[in-house]
Amino acid sequence: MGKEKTTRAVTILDVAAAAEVSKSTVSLVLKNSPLIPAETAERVREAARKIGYVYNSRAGELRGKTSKTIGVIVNDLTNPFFAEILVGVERKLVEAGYIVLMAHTNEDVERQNTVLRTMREQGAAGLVLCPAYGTPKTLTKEVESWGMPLVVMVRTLGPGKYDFAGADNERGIYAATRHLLDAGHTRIGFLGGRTGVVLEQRLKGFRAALAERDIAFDEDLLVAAQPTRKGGHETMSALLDKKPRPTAAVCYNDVVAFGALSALGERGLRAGQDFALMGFDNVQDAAHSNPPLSTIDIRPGELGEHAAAILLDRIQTPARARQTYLADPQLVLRQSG
Amino acid sequence: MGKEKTTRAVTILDVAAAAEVSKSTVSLVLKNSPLIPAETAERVREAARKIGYVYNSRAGELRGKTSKTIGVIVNDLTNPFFAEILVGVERKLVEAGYIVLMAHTNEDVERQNTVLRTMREQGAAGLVLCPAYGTPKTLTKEVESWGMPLVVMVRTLGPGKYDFAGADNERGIYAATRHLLDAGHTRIGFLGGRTGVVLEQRLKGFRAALAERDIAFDEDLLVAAQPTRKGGHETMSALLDKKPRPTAAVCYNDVVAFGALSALGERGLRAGQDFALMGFDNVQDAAHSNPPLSTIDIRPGELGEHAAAILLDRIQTPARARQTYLADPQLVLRQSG
DNA sequence: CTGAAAGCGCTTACAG
DNA sequence: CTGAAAGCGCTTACAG
Repeated sequence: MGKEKTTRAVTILDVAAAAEVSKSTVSLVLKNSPLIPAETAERVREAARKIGYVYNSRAGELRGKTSKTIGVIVNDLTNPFFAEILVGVERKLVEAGYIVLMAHTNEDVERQNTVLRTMREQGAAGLVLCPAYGTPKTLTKEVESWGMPLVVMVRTLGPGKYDFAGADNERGIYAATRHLLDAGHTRIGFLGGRTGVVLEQRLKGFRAALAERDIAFDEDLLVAAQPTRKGGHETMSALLDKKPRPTAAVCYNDVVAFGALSALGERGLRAGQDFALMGFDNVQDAAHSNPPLSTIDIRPGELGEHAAAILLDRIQTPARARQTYLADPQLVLRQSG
Repeated sequence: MGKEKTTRAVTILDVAAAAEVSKSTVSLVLKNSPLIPAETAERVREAARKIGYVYNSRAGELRGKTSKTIGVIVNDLTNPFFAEILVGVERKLVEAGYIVLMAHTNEDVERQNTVLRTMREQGAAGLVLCPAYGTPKTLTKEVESWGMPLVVMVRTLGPGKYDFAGADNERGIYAATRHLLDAGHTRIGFLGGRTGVVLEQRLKGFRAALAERDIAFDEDLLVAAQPTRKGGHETMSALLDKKPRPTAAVCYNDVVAFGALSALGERGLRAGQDFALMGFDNVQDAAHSNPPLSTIDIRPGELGEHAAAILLDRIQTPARARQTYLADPQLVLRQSG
């Protein structure tokens, strides 16, 4: 109904007038305060409905110095791993009554700084950040100095004290490599990844498994590339040209593995019979790739939920001890290796 | 520096005192008003920096009745198509100085209503919505009655007057089908999709292409399922059991096609040689699937950017005529068909 | 070019 | 149980 002029908004004052109470009473009703008798509350609610009142959270939050928005910053939504994480974070946050201010950095530190500032100005109640490559380790301290709760996701940011949610990368890749080793492979490639702590951790697991079996680590079988399908394709193509040809590979992540599957197919090879391939992450797609991918399950969605839960905890209890969630990597065997 | 008590925030009043000007001057400087001489402005900025001032957009926006946040609501980030769209929307919006309030509905209309309300209360300047299945057609009118600019994405919401960004589904699938027909296929399946306008439009294109070649539409070759990899796997498996066995299929979208590729591989069949398969969307993954997918390119990222651009237009010029962006579908041939 | 004043829409003690 | 009052941090005419 009502062709309203854009000028004047309907406020609690109008509701108060309509319900014949004071505006404080209206405010109390809106917060379901037990101070207000049910009858009065109902009358107020009815009046609000009738005149088309909508709560203005900005005003409320400004006055109350609270905030129901949380910034979440991711770097590569094009990788289903991060998309699944984001979904997990968002779900948990919305359940808790928050709303997410989301930004995509595309691995650009500049852009990350921009959105970080914007979110601060917007008065976000906290931040969930998967730092872009090249983020200075000092960022956690800086955000802390803002008085803003922060949980870092997936990529650690040095040894400082901050909340973190990620995966046990070393142990995960160790398990994947170990699986390949147990199957009798000895010339095993490592595909994809170019930089960052996560790569270091995964490589460490790779080397550890090899060392345990007294297999020399062959630099030549470590082929670096962007952690994308394209990178996976390139690295697998390169790997297949090595002599003698490796018989297996562990990939930096699932997306790299998908690209590798493509390169294999291109040469008429099929993972699982002609070559053994392991991914990492267990994104949903892994169950239906061609062939289905054997991988390390770190449950990305859950990871996101944990990150959100940690942040929520910190917001409620600022003094609480630092929390860390490390997804326990599980080997899931499908057909690729 | 400065161990600040959480209690009192640094405001423009403090900046004003530090720079020895009035608070209006500070406000003007912050907006880069030409009214303020460069020297004064510099002094103010310096003071702000020194005392660690950070702008409070909520206060500013409340007072100025403006907003720099835009709600974007998507339904399935697990599908790279939507992830790529979101990235496009976000990029465009951030470039324009906005920040995105993001929500994931997971095709749940209830949840969509919740976030819609929250975004309204948060005072979003506008909305980009990819409606969940089952969204009432009246939603566009309702949002309009809120005075909130809205652009609907991907799935139309009836014939009403609203801004829209999507793709020419009918023409796209027509082209895909046509391609298969030209290659000599006559028993062609249609895989995946269960409900919604997009499916209707795509099916229409499918039938049109068939009709043009006087090929009877065979209900039996239309196999419905969720538009997911899993759905693709199921439907392709089912299709391969039909007698006589179809030789080609067009999929509801790429994700379905990926699942179909998996099912094909499972039976020792390879798309492109043993079976011709067409996707739809051309998500990035399509270039490196196994084998690379022939598909219809509707440039998801661009679609998102257009949606954002339309919204920005509408915000600037509320009275402007309704705009529609329909991605022009391009056939891209890779190896699957 | 700069200052004093009013006000955005709400919340929160504080009286009564 | 309800009302009057102050104030969150900013912006915007309006004087001067």
